[in-house]
Amino acid sequence: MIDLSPVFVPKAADVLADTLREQILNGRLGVGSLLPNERELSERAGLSRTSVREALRILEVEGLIATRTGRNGGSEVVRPTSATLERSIGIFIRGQNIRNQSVLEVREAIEPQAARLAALHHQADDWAALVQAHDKLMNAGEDIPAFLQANLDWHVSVVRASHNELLIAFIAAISSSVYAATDLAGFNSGDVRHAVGVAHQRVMDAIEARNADSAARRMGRHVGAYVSSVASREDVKAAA
Amino acid sequence: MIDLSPVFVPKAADVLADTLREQILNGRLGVGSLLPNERELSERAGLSRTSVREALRILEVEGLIATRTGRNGGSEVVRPTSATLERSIGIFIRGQNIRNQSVLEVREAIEPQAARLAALHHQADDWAALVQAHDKLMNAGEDIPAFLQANLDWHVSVVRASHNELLIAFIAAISSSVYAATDLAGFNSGDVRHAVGVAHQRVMDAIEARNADSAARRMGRHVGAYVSSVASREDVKAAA
DNA sequence: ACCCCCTATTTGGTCCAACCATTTGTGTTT
DNA sequence: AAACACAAATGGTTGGACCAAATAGGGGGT
Repeated sequence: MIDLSPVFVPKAADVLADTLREQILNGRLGVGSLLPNERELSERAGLSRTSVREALRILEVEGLIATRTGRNGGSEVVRPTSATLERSIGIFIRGQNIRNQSVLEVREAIEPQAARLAALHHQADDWAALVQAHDKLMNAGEDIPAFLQANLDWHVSVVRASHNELLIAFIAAISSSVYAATDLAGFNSGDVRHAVGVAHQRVMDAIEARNADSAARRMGRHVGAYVSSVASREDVKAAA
Repeated sequence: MIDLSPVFVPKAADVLADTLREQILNGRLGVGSLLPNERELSERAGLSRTSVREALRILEVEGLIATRTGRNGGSEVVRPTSATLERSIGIFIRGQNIRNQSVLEVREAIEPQAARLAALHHQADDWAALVQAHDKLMNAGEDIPAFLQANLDWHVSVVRASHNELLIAFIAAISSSVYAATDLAGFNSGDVRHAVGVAHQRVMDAIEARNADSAARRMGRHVGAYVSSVASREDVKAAA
């Protein structure tokens, strides 16, 4: 008896997609270049146009190409955006029923490091965005949704200032989840909102002074405080 | 003149994919359920089978369904795996030419938090995996590739012990990048390898004692040391 | 010469109908 | 009872036709 592992039958579209993807990722097909049109690809690959289209659709979902109709249309190689990654992370979070607690734990990991890097790498425009978000938060008054939006913007601004694309994408992806799960009641108290403002100010001071360790520590305490306050309120709800 | 913003023309397959995706994610179509076969979907949606297949292919790429051929085949709703997320992150890293430095910065963010959570949440089997990876590392001797593999396994084991699926997926996704970019020469020295073993032991002690702060601090120092050693070697290379 | 509009052309989007490939149920033979 | 052969169900692939959108290029009006 010959040894035969189960035959792996790749689908035509997958093979073509793999080929094109590799050429895109290794730079053989640079960002901005146009793929041949579908009829030509079909001919060159020896596949039906249907299969070619399936391959292109795969690459489109992966965020590697963008397709336009019409004359001079076609499939253009694009740089994968964080939006694609965010979608993917969002699907993972929803599909795996990731607990909100876990998402917050990721924030606790990312944001202090982001603050550290922001202190080291922030530029003038990063700082301006940070100040603007901070002002909005301080001026939100009793408008809780505006306060929360400004809060979200501030945190995202800090991460942007880190100039680390991966951290930015991660935070962008999970912040929508965080926001959706935010319990507005936790911010009904003016004291709580004031404390947030003070904490932000302290982090910003450290970032402005380019004191990386201090920025990381202060952000760590700020996020940690938020997480434990959420946890304790969850406990109350669970007990009720 | 009436005001008409550019008409947005959704593609048929996208609409169907959106519909199905929403039903999957909100639990209306639970994991394990079988979608109607393509011909029936086609009939019920009022679309051609081609469009239906394109929609299914989208969901497949997103990791939401798995398709089998043959009698009793069809498209089954599956839980999105971290593998899908890893693919997506990998494409992002390669496509955006994310610098290795940035990836290491993410490690610096994730691993201390993972060590903290591991101290709090690890179970017997997590600990066993950790010990096993540690033993392999200590017994690697002069076999540098084996040492690096065991090192990778150890770090992944720590993150797994955190029981945070998002952290696990993130680390799994970036560790392949990290490994690919690891400069083997950095581990030629027996002293360096010995230091790694000692550092791991210290982290493990803290995890075993369920001392979260200590575990986080020790892991932070360990990863930080690695990152700065890589950075200094990069500097040497750049200067040469 | 310039501008505007129409039209032809190019390109992706959709549909249809048929057939192929794979898997599995089922009945028949041994 | 086991092995085999056939039938049925399902996704995979194809070719061809036509629709829809975008635009280049030409023709007429000013």
